[in-house]
Amino acid sequence: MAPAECLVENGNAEQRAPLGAELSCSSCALKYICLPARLPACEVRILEGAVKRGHALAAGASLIRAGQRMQALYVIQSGSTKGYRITTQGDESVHAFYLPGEAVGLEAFAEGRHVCEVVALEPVRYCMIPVRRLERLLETLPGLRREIVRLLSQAIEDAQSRHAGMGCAGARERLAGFLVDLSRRLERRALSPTQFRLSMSRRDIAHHLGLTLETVSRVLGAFKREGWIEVRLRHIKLLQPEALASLAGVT
Amino acid sequence: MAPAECLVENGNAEQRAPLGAELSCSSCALKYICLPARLPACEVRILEGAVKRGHALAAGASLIRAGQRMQALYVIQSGSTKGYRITTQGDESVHAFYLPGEAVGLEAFAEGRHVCEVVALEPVRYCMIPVRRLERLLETLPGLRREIVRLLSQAIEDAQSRHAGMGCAGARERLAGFLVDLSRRLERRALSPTQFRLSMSRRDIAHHLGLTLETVSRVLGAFKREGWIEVRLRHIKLLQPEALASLAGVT
DNA sequence: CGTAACATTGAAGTGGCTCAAGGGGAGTGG
DNA sequence: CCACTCCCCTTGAGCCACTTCAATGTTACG
Repeated sequence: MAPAECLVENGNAEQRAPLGAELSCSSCALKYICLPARLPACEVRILEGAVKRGHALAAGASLIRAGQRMQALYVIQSGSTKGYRITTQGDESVHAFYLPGEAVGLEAFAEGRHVCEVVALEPVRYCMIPVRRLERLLETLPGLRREIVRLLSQAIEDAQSRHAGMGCAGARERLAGFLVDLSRRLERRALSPTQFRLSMSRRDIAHHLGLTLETVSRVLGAFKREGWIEVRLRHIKLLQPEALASLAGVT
Repeated sequence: MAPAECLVENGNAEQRAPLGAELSCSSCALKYICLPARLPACEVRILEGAVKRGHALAAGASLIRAGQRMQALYVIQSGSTKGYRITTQGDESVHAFYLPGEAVGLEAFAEGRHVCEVVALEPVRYCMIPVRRLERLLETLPGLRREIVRLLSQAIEDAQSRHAGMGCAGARERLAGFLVDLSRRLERRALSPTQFRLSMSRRDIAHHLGLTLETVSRVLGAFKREGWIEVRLRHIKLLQPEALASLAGVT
């Protein structure tokens, strides 16, 4: 029999039966990272009733398609995704990689419609909160209100600092920044900040940083030769994170 | 006696007495563009009570400084500003130019503290809504709630599309995109979309697009030679907006 | 085992950067 | 009103980092 992920390989964000691992946000491994982390306990209990858990996506399947009406706010539970749009020249511009606990699709509130694509880079599980339901909850839950505003605002700030990084920095600086950022986000999730698997291809990284995949490959090779990292395909180990951080200009 | 603007030349966003031009949002020239545009009349009336109008800023003066606590949401009433941060290499990365009716400082909700600088590019008048007051209004006004979320979400989308533009496009494409974007935003404000004054320097444009000021100057020169625009210093006239739009990859 | 996607590496080309010099405008003070 | 100055803008020449093009190696997966 085919594994569960194959059922959704057609690229649609199909709804699946709950896997039974987490029955509530309170029992979820991400409770200190995810949306409920900054919410008062009473609001978490109410929010839980609106969350649809246990959806799954195979590697390469779409979570969000451009043009689609916004139906829900998605939160990655495991695995990772990339968000991108197709430029007029036909190549994709990757604006973000989403890790467990991160909200996806925040930019769709503006028009009620998604403008970018989001696809799974590996098998993904995710939760969703229907927008209608979310908007109704915002009426009564002040903590959730603050938290959503905080998330949105944070996304703006992140986008701005990425803009700053693309402005002047060279390929080495950009790649160092990318690795350090990824490392720190993994650390916050209690994963090793120095040794991890890159779920995205060199091409994805390149399109995220405004470079070509060859340059990404070369710079990674250079970092390796200099003893800053170990790389073998998707597996990476940061040997001198401080060197990378100082190159990226992060404290 | 010194003109009024000189009173605030020290760079602080000092509060000034209302100029008396607009006593309410309903009588403001920006009412169809600004925040109240999408608000029900009843909410506009309530919001008006919270808005502090008629503040002024001289060219070059700061509206927001990095590190400052977020005190209010600012909305430009006349003039224009630039928002930027100083990179670790010491040069500034300009993430946005703000026109009348646009909200400034949305990224500060995340930490309650501003992370970027905003300075006036020319004499500016602006309104402010104190955050405490705004948060209290969000409790009771569903329309305002939706509108703030919309603004935040829109800012994310804008930032993402700017990211896409910086990724692969060359200097000509970026500059064309910049001019077309500016033109359209001016048009929405009932100003000429084909003939306007650039309130920002070549250096500011360069830092916004991730180029050098020499390149900006050269590309503008090239557009002029090709008969696409007329430029003389800060004054610009778009002769073939369609050519620019198609180069920028905008419909 | 074969195929296709991914990754590495090399060599040549080029777009934008750097460095440098010169021309204006706008504002200031005499 | 003029002279002075500072900053902004323009233009040129050379260079470098990244891209482009191309070939080869590697891994995963049916």
